[in-house]
Amino acid sequence: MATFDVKNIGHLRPAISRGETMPSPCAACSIRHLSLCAALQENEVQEMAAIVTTLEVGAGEPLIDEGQPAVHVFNVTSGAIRVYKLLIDGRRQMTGFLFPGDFLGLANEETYAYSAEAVTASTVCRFPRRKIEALLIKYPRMERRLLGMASHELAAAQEQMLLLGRKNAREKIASFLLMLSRRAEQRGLPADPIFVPMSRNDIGDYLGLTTETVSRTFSDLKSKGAIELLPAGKVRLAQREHLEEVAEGA
Amino acid sequence: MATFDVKNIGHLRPAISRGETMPSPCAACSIRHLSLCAALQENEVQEMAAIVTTLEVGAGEPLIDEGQPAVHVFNVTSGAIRVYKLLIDGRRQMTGFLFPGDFLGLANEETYAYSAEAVTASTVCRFPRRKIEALLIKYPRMERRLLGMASHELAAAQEQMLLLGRKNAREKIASFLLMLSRRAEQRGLPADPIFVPMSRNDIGDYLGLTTETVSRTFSDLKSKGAIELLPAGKVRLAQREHLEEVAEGA
DNA sequence: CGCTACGTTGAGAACAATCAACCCCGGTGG
DNA sequence: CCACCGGGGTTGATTGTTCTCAACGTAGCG
Repeated sequence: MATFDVKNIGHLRPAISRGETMPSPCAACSIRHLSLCAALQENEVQEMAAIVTTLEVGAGEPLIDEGQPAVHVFNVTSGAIRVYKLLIDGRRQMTGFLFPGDFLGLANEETYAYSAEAVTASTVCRFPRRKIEALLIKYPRMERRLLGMASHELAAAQEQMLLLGRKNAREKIASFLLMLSRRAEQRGLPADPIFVPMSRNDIGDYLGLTTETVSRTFSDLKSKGAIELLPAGKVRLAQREHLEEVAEGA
Repeated sequence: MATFDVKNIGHLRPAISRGETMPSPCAACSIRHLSLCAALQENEVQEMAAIVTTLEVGAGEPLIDEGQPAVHVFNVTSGAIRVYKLLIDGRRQMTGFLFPGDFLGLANEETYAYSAEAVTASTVCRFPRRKIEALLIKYPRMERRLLGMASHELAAAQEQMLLLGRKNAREKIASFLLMLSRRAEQRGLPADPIFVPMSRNDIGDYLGLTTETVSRTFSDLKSKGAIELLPAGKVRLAQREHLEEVAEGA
C-alpha cells in the first residue's frame, strides 16, 4: 500500500510534461486524425501542445471520479478506459468504453457526472478545461469538431438505450462484439480476431447483465460456432453475418 | 381515411409560414429562453425567423422517420414529442420525450438515426438544416449553445442508460415521474400534480418495460400511498421524498 | 506454493414477460 | 338513440429469461 500518495492523484504519472522544453507530443500523435485535434492546423496544434500533459494510467486506476470538480478534459491515446455511473447501493452501469482518439470529460456542470478508470494500462492527454474552453472560443473549427463528436456520441448513446431496453442477452453480446470489431477497424486494427480487454463483469455492467449471464452467453455462442474464444482475451467472429442478424434482432 | 394526403407529409400543417410577410413568430416566442434561440440577439432572431416554418402536428402523427434524409431540424414550441428507435421485428425503444424548448434533428449523418412522432397535438419550429448550419458558422455563440445542449443531452442519456441497465421496475417508474416533474418545473409549470400525456405503452417503451408492468407498478405505488392517479392523466406525487429515495436505489 | 481474481457451470429463485380476460370510454354507424 | 367497436388501462395466471447463490477450475502473482 502506497504511503504518501495523495488519494486518487498519486497514481497518475506524467509521462511527458508540459510542451515547452520537451518536443511536442502532439506533433507525432498517431491518433490525431481520430481525435479532437483532427480539426487543428499546425500552429493550432502548437497551442494544444503548450497546455497538454501526457499521463500514464495503470490498469484499474481511476481517472475521473463522479462528483469531483471538472477541471480537466482528456483524450485517450493508448489503452482502454471504462466510463460508468453508480447507484448508491453499488450497482454500476458502464456508459462506455473509450479507445485511442476518444474524448472524455465534456461537462456542462462544474462537476463530473460519471467516473472513469483504466481497463488496461493507458495513456491520455490531459488539458485544463478552462484553457480548452478558451481555445474553443478562439478556434470555432475546433468547437465544430467537438459538436460533431458530441452528436456522434449521442447517436451511440441512443443505440445503447435500444440495446439496454429491448435486446435480450444474446443480442446484447452479439452487438457488443460487433461494436468492438468496428471500432478496432476504425483504428486500423484487424476487424476479426478482436481483442476484448475487459472482464466479464465489466461487459455485464456495460450490457445490463450479470457476469454469469455474460459467461453463459459467450459459451452458448461458442457452442453454436458463432464465435471462437482464443487465448489472451482474443475472440474470433466465426460467423459475422449471423452475429449481425442476431444483433439487429432478426 | 384521408384520400389525397402525401404519405407522412400531408398531415404537417404550416400554422404560420415564412417570416417575411407575417409578424415574426420568434419575436413573441415564449420558450426562447429554453431553446437554442436563447443564445441569440435581436438581429440574429430576425435571421432565424427568416428561415423558420411553424408547423402543427396532430396527436400520433410522425415528424421524423429514421433513415430519411436529415433535411430539417426542429424546435418544439408546444405539446410533447416522442423520439424512438425500432428493431426490425418491431420492438421499440423510446430515447426521449421532448417538450417545449427541446431541440430535435441534430444529425451527423445524412439521414436521421431515429423517428419522432407527436404524443399530443404539438407545434414545432422547423429549420432547413443547411441554413442552420450556415448560421452556426456565422454565429459561434449559437454553436456554443448547441454544444451545451448536446452535452446536457449526453448526460441525460447516460442517466437513462443507468436506469435501463440497472434499475428495477419500481425504481424506473419513480425516476420517470420525478423527471417529468423536474422538467415541468423548468418550464414554469406546477411540479406536483404533473401531467402525464403519454400512454402506458409509451412509458413502457421508454423504460424498457411492458404496458402491463407499467400499469402494475403505478397501481402498486398508488396502493402504497406514494402517488395518486388523478383524472385526465394527472399524477400527484404524494410522497416525493420517498419517490426520490426509490429512484436513487436507496 | 498458496492466495486472489476471474471465468465457468449448475440449481433454484425471482422479477418481469406473456397470455388472457375484463372494464371503461369515446366514436361511429345502424 | 343505442348498439357496436376499438383503444387504452387494469388485473390475474402462468411462463420464462435472467439473477442469485454456490461450487469449482484456472491463471497470475507475491
